[in-house]
Amino acid sequence: MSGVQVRYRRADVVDRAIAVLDEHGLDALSMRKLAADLGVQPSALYHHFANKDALLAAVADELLARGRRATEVVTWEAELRLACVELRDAMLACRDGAALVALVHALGIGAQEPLGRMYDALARAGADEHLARIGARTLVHFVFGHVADEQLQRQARGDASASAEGGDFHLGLSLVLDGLRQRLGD
Amino acid sequence: MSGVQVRYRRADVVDRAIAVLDEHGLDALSMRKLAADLGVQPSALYHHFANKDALLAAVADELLARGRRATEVVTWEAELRLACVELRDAMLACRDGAALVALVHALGIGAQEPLGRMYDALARAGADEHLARIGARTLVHFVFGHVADEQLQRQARGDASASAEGGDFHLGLSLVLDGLRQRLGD
DNA sequence: ACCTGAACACCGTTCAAGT
DNA sequence: ACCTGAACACCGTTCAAGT
Repeated sequence: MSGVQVRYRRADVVDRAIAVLDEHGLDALSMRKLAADLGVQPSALYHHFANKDALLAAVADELLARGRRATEVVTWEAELRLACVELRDAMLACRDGAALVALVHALGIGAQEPLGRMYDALARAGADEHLARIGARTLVHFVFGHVADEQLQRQARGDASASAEGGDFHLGLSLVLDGLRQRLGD
Repeated sequence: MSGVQVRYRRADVVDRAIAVLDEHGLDALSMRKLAADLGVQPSALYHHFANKDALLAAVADELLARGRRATEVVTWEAELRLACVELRDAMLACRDGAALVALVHALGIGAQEPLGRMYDALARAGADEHLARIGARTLVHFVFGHVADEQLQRQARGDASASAEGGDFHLGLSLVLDGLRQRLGD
């Protein structure tokens, strides 16, 4: 009757998936629930994504892209710090965001954009290929692991304040950055 | 007729779960498949474990316990190195071992024994409570993240050799340990 | 290009009941 | 103490067909 038919593009589905994630959590992000939320059959989603992994990867990538900020930076260390803080903020911006990003990384799907950014910063700082690769990996592992823990403990407590953990994050980050500085001799 | 009735204790179920994991991978470690492998109804498993999470946590803990080695060590750094290498070896000892241990950690279940060991080593090294806590967390995040990546890439390649990655692991580990040494002033 | 409808082969979990 | 049998409420995915 008066209903306009709703048809979605890939990006619309990703947007709605993020809304479902934020409102109901990662457990609720099933193909069937997402389809129901869109008012569509589950099978319709397979027009946009090959499978659930592809959907999750797209959602994680979009979450990280939304957290991207302009970067005008002087030292390699400030740039790496900023990249890590940005990554953390993007993961914390949405309920279960850290768990989702960590999951997508654990499955080996998703864009690896943060890794590339940190690799480049280290290469510009004078690190050889090996140090840049391992340094970037170590930083990314630290951020994923630390922030996933953080969000988990925050949920266990029921609150959502970043207050005290900001300091923990920066201390852990400094441990790795100090190790890097020692090897870059700068 | 000639069949002896098979009845299992909790530890038997965990042992079999590790065998299933090693032979068929994490995807195959469902309550129903494990039950079928044991020749038992799925519901029988709920006599031994409250739910699947509890089973996974028990499997991860057993995997790590099996990797435990005698520790006779002089410096705090050598002790931390050994703890990390031991953790890595335990995760790599079994197909999808890294993915399982990382998953259990991500779910916030499981024994946290490696974390405690590293915390103690740092405390003995003279770290205050904050540094010991964050240092231990950072090391554990590094190991889980790095080794999960390692096993993933190894599976993607189809081989199972640790050859080159050992060096990558030790370089990443050294980055964190150097940062810690700088703060312990030793 | 985007979706429906129906089916297939699975899941985790509960619970009354058996030995 | 350990297990059966049956059920419930879900999953992801495929595929022919519709517009």
